[in-house]
Amino acid sequence: MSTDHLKSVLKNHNLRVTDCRIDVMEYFLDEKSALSQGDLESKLTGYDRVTLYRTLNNFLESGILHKIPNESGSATYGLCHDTCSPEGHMDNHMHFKCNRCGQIECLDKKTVPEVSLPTGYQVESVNLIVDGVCVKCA
Amino acid sequence: MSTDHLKSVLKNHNLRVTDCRIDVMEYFLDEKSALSQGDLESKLTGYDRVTLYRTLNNFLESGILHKIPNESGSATYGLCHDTCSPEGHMDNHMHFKCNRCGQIECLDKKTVPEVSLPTGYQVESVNLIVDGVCVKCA
DNA sequence: ATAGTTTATGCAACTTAATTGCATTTACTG
DNA sequence: CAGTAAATGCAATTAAGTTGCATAAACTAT
Ligand SMILES: [Mn+2]
Ligand SMILES: [Mn+2]
Ligand SMILES: [Zn+2]
Ligand SMILES: [Zn+2]
Repeated sequence: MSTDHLKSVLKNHNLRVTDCRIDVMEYFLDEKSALSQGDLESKLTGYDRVTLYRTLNNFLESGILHKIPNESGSATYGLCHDTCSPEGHMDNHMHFKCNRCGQIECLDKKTVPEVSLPTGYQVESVNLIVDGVCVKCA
Repeated sequence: MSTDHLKSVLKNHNLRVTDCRIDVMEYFLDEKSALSQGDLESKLTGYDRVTLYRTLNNFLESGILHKIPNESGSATYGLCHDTCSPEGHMDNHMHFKCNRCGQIECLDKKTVPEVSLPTGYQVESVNLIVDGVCVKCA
């Protein structure tokens, strides 16, 4: 993934091109797993915590990242598909959390099943998280 | 739900009967929705927040409550079925989060579907959270 | 019922994540 | 290259989560 491509992704989402945003995007592309703010702070030590925090929020609002629900305290984020935008997220895939290594990954190939709810409930989005042991830790 | 019954629930889970634990259980039974530690602190003002914190943890380990994954910072908890124990949780139902009122509720009647993962993944548990608009807010 | 033992509670203190304001620097527009 | 809008760094604040320890309460066994 070239830097020029990353720049065009940012521009397509109406975000200015900055070093921090490029580095954060590259980090997400390099890693297979979802990342938390703490992960960014450990890896990208050249940036202030608040800058990383705001980068995550900007990416979230722009549709570059999606937030993954979990049971632990800190939020984790995964890369969105190209089809995501501020208007809504289109990537309805499952997520997997390994109970050994703790990593959370996007199962892009696994779409979440349709759900039907009792009368009166309006469904807007569905999140499905599988816990278990990942391939590497098995 | 009588207080005597609540006491027997505590004893069945090898927990001592205390005012705080009774009050917390009653609160969960009165509310239809899942609750966070902040909810307990607002409602049960007579107890220290550390005591409420430890009560939630004890109930979690004992199988009286289960933790519900979410995207916000603070954890939320729901009442377990009688079949849950420290050895494992047996209530594999969906959860619903209303984007209007923010409440999270257990859909006890809706069991999560079976999922099949790529080769090498070991599935231990599945969480399914539906976001949308609840009956009251529709 | 009571003494002895175990557990729960309250309080203080600490860690960490999340969040905001503001001055300064940087990126974009023309 | 100048002007404008946005991003960054730093300081400071809020809130959740967590632990240690002394005291109070719950249980157990006389
Ligand atoms: Mn994902
Ligand atoms: Mn539930
Ligand atoms: Zn693993
Ligand atoms: Zn609602």
